[in-house]
Amino acid sequence: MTASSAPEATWVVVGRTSDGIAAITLDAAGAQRDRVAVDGGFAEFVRDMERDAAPRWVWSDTPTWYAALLDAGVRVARCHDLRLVHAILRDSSLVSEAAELRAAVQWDAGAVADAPPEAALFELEAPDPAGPPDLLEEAVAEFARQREALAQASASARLRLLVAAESAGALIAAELRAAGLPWDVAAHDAILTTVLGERPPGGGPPAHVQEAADRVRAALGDPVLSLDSQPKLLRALHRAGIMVESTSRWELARHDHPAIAPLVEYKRLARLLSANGWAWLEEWVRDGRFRPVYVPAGVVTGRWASSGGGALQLPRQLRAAVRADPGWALVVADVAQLEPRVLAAMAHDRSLAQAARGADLYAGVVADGTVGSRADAKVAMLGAMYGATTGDSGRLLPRLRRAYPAAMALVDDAARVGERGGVVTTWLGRTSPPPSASWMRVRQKGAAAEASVADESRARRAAGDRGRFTRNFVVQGTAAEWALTWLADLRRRLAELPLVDERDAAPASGPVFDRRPHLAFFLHDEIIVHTPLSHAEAVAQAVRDAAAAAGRMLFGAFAVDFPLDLRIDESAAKS
DNA sequence: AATTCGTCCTGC
DNA sequence: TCAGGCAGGACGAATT
Repeated sequence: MTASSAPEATWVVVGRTSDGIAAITLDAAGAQRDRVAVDGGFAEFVRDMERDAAPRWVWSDTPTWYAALLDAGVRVARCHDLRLVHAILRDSSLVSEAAELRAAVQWDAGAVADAPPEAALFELEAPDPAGPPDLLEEAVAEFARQREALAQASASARLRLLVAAESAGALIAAELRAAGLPWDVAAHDAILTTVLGERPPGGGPPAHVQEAADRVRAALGDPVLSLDSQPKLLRALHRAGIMVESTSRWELARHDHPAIAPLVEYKRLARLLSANGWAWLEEWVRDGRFRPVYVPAGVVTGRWASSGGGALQLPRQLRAAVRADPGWALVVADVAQLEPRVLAAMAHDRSLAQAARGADLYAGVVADGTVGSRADAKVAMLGAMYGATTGDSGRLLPRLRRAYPAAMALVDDAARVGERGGVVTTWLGRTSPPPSASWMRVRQKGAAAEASVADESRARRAAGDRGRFTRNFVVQGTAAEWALTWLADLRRRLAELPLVDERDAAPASGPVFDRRPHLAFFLHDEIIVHTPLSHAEAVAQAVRDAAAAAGRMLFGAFAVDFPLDLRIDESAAKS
């Protein structure tokens, strides 16, 4: 790499060749400027390029390329993830001229988790066991197809924002895994012991679990009943005269019997033990860090999924185990009522935006006279976004339609399109998948002249289901775009904060993260930043600024508040 | 014996 | 949990 070519290195495509890894440098227009073999270490190459030219790295799949860089202590500012972007452009209704891109089915490979290598053994039956192509020439060709599709797209500014945010999210997901969430094992253990009781030395259930089980068995008059088998438990309940159809908590709660309370208690304890008990702690927390695998766009709406450790379902009960390192703090922030705020913005609904002024949108819905209580406001708004038709929520919808006609028209239209078999698109251009072949068959059968009552009912049911899906897709998907933009902008701001002094730095999360604030957790509308104490206030401001910036980047001048619940948790212990 | 299915519960 | 969207994980039961 010559020094003179560096300033023109707007994009650097990396990939494998027959001789090893090589890189092709493109200028802003996409013209090829340079091609170099990466003779030495890939990490050193990237570190030098990043310092000299700060290009946007173009690669097949972020976990494949970035995990090793992070291990070597190298971060990059920007990338273009060909696999994730391919999936967006392939399906987006904003992209019309993309026959070549859609024909490049080798890029349709599913998500490749940055799991340990042995995970590949389980993918032998997948169409492309190696994941997306990592050959340099393939990457260059796909990148050209994607640039062309973007250039041709309508609303291409939005689509470009989505592409950039999606790729930034891929970097963040890899960094979140590398950094991990600070987890206090002793605090977790104390919670378990308090709630579940002491573990008997010889094995067996913890004390409180055993006690609850014994009380259930006594009340049901069956001293050897297995409470963990749903069919057996159901039969025992019936024998005791408790005529439930399931053993779920909400149904049990309707009956009055001495076995109910201890059974509900048993289920609560058994759940904690099996999902997040000592075995979980042993398996998922290493060196004081919980490191789940995040899967950007793992959900069809664009939300992230996770795999391993149940990162997206951490019970509130265990939040107390999330603790900053000594000398560090956690900045914890979530957006209040993200989805209805996003709906107000994308529909340009001035009344709903007015109700969204301030910290509590539901209070605003009460204040403007739409409904009488905060609880009604919440259930009505959720029903509007999820497609409720009956009950309290369904009954309140006409009032929402009168008060917020633009917002309700947006979700009602999305539902109608889905019911008819159409696709819907988020604010930035992510498009829902088309209906499945089986859905089409059910619908055709129901519409046929000789359709039975059952056929018609099944078709109606399928149409309604899909309408609720597309109704929710536009809101959930756009909310995910807002959150992704928030994350990406926050990451950029955090990178601009100065490193802390060596003397302040704790042995935190490895060489990349030990001296600066870094993201540690993300869950749909919540982020946690782990930061040296000295930077906590600056981080909190960066989190707020990024939220405001995300609103502007997506929705421009149409102002909707995105207020945060934000707190700074300092470490309890000081070393 | 291994894999898939169904139930239940956690999160947003 | 009266209803209505998107998920993952554990476990036992059913299936192959």
